[in-house]
Amino acid sequence: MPQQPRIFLMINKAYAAIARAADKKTQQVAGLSSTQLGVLLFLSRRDGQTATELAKSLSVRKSSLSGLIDRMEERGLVQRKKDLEDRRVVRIYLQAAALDLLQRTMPVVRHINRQMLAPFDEAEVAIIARFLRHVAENAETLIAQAAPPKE
Amino acid sequence: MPQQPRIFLMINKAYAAIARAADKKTQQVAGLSSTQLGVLLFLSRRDGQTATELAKSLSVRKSSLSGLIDRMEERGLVQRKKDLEDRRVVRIYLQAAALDLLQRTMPVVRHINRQMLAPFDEAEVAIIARFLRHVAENAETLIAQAAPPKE
DNA sequence: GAATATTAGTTCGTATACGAATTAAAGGTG
DNA sequence: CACCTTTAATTCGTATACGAACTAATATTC
Repeated sequence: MPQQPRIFLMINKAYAAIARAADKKTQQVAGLSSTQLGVLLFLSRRDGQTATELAKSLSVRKSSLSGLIDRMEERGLVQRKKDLEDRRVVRIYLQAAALDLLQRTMPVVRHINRQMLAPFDEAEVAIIARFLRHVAENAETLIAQAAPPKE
Repeated sequence: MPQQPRIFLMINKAYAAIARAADKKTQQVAGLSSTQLGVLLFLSRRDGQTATELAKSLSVRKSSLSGLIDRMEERGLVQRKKDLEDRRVVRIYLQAAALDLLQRTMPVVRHINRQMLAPFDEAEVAIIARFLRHVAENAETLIAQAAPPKE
């Protein structure tokens, strides 16, 4: 991929930088991985989400979420409860310990999100957002269909 | 992170989508993870890079690269050789089996990179690239310094 | 309403990833 | 040239991540 912008690589680099820095920060501030903080943030918007919903929000497979919730449950951050109406469904609820962490970390999260876009004006942010959505929504199709173009 | 664009989340979603789709594709086409393909692509531009150089290119820590190269060496895709001038340094070289895979996968990689940016014109691509570079270069500083803004 | 299919979650084996600690080899510095 | 620091890579323990296989419960279909 020599000549054109190697966009995959650029996304990878940006993601790696942000994920590592965020993990270090959440580890220091709250003793959490950034994914664990993500769980708390999503639950703070709507408590008692199902595993399927949470996995989708976090862009993670359900099989990955299982262990994540296990560890968070051990630490008393969240709690699983069986849904009463559909007994297959497990709902996940915030615990007291998590509320404290959320109080402490949410301002940091907001600040970082703001700073990340600080050098860009409104029109530019719109383009960036459109690009990220395009990739998120179409990556699967684009890549699955890809075959050596000519020949 | 409710009101403003939750940029971290959007990058995360885009990255997850692209990484998963790419991994599936490289698995099918070449039996490789996308990171392993990355190793081959970087070596194809310059063979015999050191572990430190490769890790940096791939946005991965050296400790992560070790196992990666172990597995690729077992499969005969690459080979480690000690540098003669500085005996601490290990250089990594492509093997014959890798050349074949590269032939097969490089057109696919190019095609995907092109498609990912297809809906955007030149000016827009420039903004997107600037944003990704900004994040990659400044994530660490921005996040490390972040503290609850007021209060 | 019994047989079949679908859906929700978990478990399992493996591949990544990290940081911290370790080893080995260079590079200063006095 | 002995000591201290720096650099390159690996190893170790742990946390994620995945897909595939599994279990349990609900839906569908005939």
